[in-house]
Amino acid sequence: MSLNANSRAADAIVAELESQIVSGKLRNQGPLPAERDLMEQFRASRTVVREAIATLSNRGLVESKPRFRPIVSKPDYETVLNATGKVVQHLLTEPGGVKNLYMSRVFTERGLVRQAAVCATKDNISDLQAALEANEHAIGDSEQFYRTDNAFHGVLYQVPQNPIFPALHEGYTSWLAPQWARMLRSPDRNLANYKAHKAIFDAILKRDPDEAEEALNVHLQAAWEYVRTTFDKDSE
Amino acid sequence: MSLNANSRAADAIVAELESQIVSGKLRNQGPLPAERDLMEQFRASRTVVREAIATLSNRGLVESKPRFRPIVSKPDYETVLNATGKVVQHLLTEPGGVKNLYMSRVFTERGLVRQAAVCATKDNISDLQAALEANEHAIGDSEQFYRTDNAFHGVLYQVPQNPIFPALHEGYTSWLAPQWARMLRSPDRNLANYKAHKAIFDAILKRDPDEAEEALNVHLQAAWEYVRTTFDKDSE
DNA sequence: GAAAACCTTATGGTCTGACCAAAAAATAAA
DNA sequence: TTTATTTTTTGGTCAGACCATAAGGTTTTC
Repeated sequence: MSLNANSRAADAIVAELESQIVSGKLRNQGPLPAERDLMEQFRASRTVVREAIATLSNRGLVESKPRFRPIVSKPDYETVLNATGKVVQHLLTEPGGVKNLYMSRVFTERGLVRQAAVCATKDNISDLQAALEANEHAIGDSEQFYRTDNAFHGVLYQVPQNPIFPALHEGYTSWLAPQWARMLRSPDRNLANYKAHKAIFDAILKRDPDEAEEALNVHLQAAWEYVRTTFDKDSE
Repeated sequence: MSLNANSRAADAIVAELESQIVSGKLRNQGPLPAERDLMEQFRASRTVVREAIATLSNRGLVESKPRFRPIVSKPDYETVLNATGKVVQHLLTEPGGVKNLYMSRVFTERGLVRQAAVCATKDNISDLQAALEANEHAIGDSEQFYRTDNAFHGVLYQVPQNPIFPALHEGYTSWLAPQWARMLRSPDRNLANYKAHKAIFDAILKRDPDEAEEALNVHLQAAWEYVRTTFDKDSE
């Protein structure tokens, strides 16, 4: 590529490959061309080709495991959240980081349950009910309970019928998972959580947004208090 | 670095520099060491050093302009949102992308005005009032109105006292700015928007979350309809 | 003839050393 | 002290090489 450019040569390659990915010219889930082919195609050195690929990888437009041909992955909402994961980790280690993230989740879910109470569809309701039942059956098995707990909350993120929300749920789940893992689990806690879920569900059934919000608030705030007091860390 | 590793050599350098950045050993806003120094320090080739730097740059932990020494920037919530910007662009070009993002903003602000109505501090209120007045004075100047409009909404994001929200506001602003720019502006529209802001403010003053939410909902939904009908695109 | 072991090639990861142009630093001139 | 001018540093790019492994093809084995 040109020597006296004011920008990086890799940028052009990134742009072109980006467009080929979104346009589908590069098949989704298919392999990226070999580096040496890209060299020829873009008349650039391997250095810049590799730099371009690295950028695409960091942007989440290709998934590249070392020594394997990168796989193109058309961007979706999950990709975005995923790509941010690494940086988010740093924020969580800073004082108050976990709390901030958790509180933003509480904020989000408060809105979700309100919306669910107001305009959940029949499907939403039945999904919620199914999740709740699975949750109940798993009270004795903490591992399973965690999954069903998560699934229950996940249904809430489906209510707006906006793909951003399920992706956001993915994000919260993966980002906060380490904290969750630190938390002691017991059938007692599981039962309490199940009851909280049921209270939320009932309020949604009654189409009462205020009660639903309050139930969720109690549920998640209690969970936070539990984490906070159990591990006196990241609390303020 | 070793040849027979299962992971990239750059990863180690990235990790080390990352830690030096968050620990402050590398001064924030200060320059990164020269590539050739890093080569020596990590006993690696320039190739991998540069790859590491590129990764840090994409992660948002250093800001690098071509031909200039990269500047370390300690990660904050804004950094995270910033780093995602590039990928978000793609999502916005997809059908329904803008709508999804906009609706998530509406969702967020619905929650924010409720929270403001319930527990806004004196400072929040006065900030809101100041923003509202600036907004009123700018009705005749669409350019200025846009800024004050944005500032008004920005105050809402301060209410939770959670740094995630102001960063999110930054994100919405920059991501949706192109759409906003396409929208026709007129004193008429400005006046209508100002009145909507005032209605929201009044409802918050009255500590009436339902009315505040409704006012905001009307405000933003109307804005969306205006965009949608003006430019028949991205509408579904 | 299908499965397993083997060999060959293609490809990603890394290194060395080089050149250019712009930035930074140092030096000379005003 | 300020402004030009020269020198050094440094980032961007390139070319060519080597290694180890993944992928694909070949031969052997049962």
